[in-house]
Amino acid sequence: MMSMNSKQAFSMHPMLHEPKYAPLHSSSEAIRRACLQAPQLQGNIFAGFDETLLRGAEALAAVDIVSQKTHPFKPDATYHTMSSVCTPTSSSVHLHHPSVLTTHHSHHHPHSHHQPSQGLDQDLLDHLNPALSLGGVPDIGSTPSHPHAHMSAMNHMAHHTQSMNMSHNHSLSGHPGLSCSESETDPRELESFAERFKQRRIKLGVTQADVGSALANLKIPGVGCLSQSTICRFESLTLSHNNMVALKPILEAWLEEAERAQREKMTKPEIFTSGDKKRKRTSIAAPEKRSLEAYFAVQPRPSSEKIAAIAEKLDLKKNVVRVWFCNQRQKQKRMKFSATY
DNA sequence: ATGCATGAGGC
DNA sequence: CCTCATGCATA
Repeated sequence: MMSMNSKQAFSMHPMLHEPKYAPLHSSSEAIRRACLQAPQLQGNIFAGFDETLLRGAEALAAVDIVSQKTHPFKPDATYHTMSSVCTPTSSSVHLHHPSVLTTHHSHHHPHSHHQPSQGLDQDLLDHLNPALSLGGVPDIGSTPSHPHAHMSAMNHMAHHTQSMNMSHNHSLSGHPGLSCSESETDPRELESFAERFKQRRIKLGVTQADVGSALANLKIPGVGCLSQSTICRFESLTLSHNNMVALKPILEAWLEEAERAQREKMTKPEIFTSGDKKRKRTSIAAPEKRSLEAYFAVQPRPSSEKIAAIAEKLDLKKNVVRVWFCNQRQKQKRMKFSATY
């Protein structure tokens, strides 16, 4: 019943996780993150200011557009334009559970920030209150009573990054001093691979969902299928750097296998031509979202108490707010605009 | 394509 | 309670 998940971490480097600002981090990701956010700033700001900043946050919330620009993660959709790629689960073949290929390297623990001023909430909360009137938060019945077990096989793909990549290596980075693993984790290489991957996938006439479920057929130890979401995110580079690095060899393996299979098909032309309860997604209304963004700009890691206060003011469930902040933080760490280069 | 959610694993 | 990798549901 319970998934005894063994989502182990197959870390590529012994310690690729960066304690954010700790002196330990030597990973590129750490650097990337460091660039993205100005951590200590938050603390200081918090400690010192009050009215001023609050007004600022409020203003941001009010303006909305501005706050959105704060972190331009996604250029925002152009969805339907590529319907071919987004085919709705054409292959409903969900072989098995979401296996994991976690790149979970033991990591850092970030919560060492302080959340000084509490008074600020009050102000912000009060000011943002009006947003509530629009209250679009109808059903937040997100009670996680959901049987969704992730079982993952343990495997150490960690080293694939090096070992199995040798075969089809791609040291295009021409960098003299760049070792294999380095070129492998090079954001530019990941980006170009993602692009090539997408093109070749489309050429094969396969959807993202197809790729996801087909991965299970590769029989790679510990690798099961993946969702359309994940494939999509890989192609659009909206995954964490580590996640990208971990998935690359797998998708690369699939791609080669798929192309090989197709070639085979070509060669022999004649032969047979042949192959509960639903989770409800909570929707946070625009006004509330703007308020949340304003808070986030000031304090990305609100304490439990603050979350509760915010939740109350916005008339949202506390858990919804908490998860929102978690997701927001994750967004900040994604690849796309992370300038490691 | 992306928003909100789950769950393992780490402190 | 957080981070991370992922996924379902949905625009």
